[in-house]
Amino acid sequence: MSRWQPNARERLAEAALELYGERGFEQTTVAGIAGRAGLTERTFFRHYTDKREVLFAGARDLEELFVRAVAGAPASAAPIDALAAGLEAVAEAFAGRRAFARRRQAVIAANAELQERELVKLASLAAALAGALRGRGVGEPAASLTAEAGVAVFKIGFERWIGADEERDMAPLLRESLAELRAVAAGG
Amino acid sequence: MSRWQPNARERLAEAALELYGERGFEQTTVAGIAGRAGLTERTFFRHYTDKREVLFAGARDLEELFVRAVAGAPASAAPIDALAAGLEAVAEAFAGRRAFARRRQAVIAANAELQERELVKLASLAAALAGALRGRGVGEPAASLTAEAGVAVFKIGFERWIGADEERDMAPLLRESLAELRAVAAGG
DNA sequence: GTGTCGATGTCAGTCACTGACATCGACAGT
DNA sequence: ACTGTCGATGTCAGTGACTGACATCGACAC
Repeated sequence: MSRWQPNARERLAEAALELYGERGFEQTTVAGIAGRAGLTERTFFRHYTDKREVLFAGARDLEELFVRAVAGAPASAAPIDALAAGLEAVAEAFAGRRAFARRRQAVIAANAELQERELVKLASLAAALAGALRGRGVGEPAASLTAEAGVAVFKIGFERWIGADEERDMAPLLRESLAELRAVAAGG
Repeated sequence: MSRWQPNARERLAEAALELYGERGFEQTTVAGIAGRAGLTERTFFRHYTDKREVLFAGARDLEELFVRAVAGAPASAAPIDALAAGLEAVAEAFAGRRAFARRRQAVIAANAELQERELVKLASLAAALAGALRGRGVGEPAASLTAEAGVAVFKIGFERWIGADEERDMAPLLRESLAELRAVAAGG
């Protein structure tokens, strides 16, 4: 039998989300998070580089998934269609996680430092998408513009999904947002 | 005669820029900045909310200037032309400050935390510009898209200005960047 | 001459984050 | 079974960003 309870990392993330939600981000101490997870403060910092990052660990997975789907789209697909493929993959990954996403987004919305970190993650996502598009042979500035647009579509679709009825899936919301972008770009 | 030397705020900003440049942002302590300015750490935090903000105090002025110029453009001007008026005002405000801007940008480029803060300031600028455009009667999402585009143009033009010969003025560089954006948007 | 005010100083405290070193089950090799 | 390594965690002692409470003392108004 193991010396430690398993899933320390996940326990820390859950404890952090709970406490940030109950008391707010600033009123929560890292020692408090670690305590609730049955660990010490030092161990928290072995799993997460700082107090904010515990909410953004999933961003790396999302980025990889999104990028892989864009890169793996048929070679014949136009940039915007490769982007659409990425958005489909993202929607799939969020299936069944709306309650969690809502809790997390409410916490972020309540604190400026967390919003700051979210901007960084979105910028990182845009850069990664632009790289994937360039890897498909898309030139600049089209790659970067498409990537930025993709992030914008994701943001808007995500917000709508968070606010939607329990029944709405994310995929159609992302498709609608992408369609709106196309309309605007076409001079709507 | 006054009890204190004047311009405490400016002395702190200059001392911070010097030290961030000499030793790097992380290797610099707030006590060190305050000491070089002939003040105490506590006084630093009365003038700037945190160690990063001392480099971004000018961002508020820039935002106000930009917004005022956009809002004050002729009512007949199209959104993109109001934006162009704002860019002209910005270029004027930077005249003669390239050496300072270079020093500052080099410091920011060397540290991730400072880049994070810069993203926040640019997001704030975009939001303010979108508000100014809506005040001109521009609807959504055109206002937000125009504002985001304006920030992008500013960023690119600013980078080119930083890297340009001493003789290049900022205004023509911003005009060129805006022209490129128009070309891309037109389907170039 | 007196009183208020504002910018600064002083001091004590909290907490995010780090480095160095100790602990002890798991597991591999023998 | 015996032993040595390893990896996740704990322990402890810092450093430094940031805050609250209170003191100081020129300037300025009355």
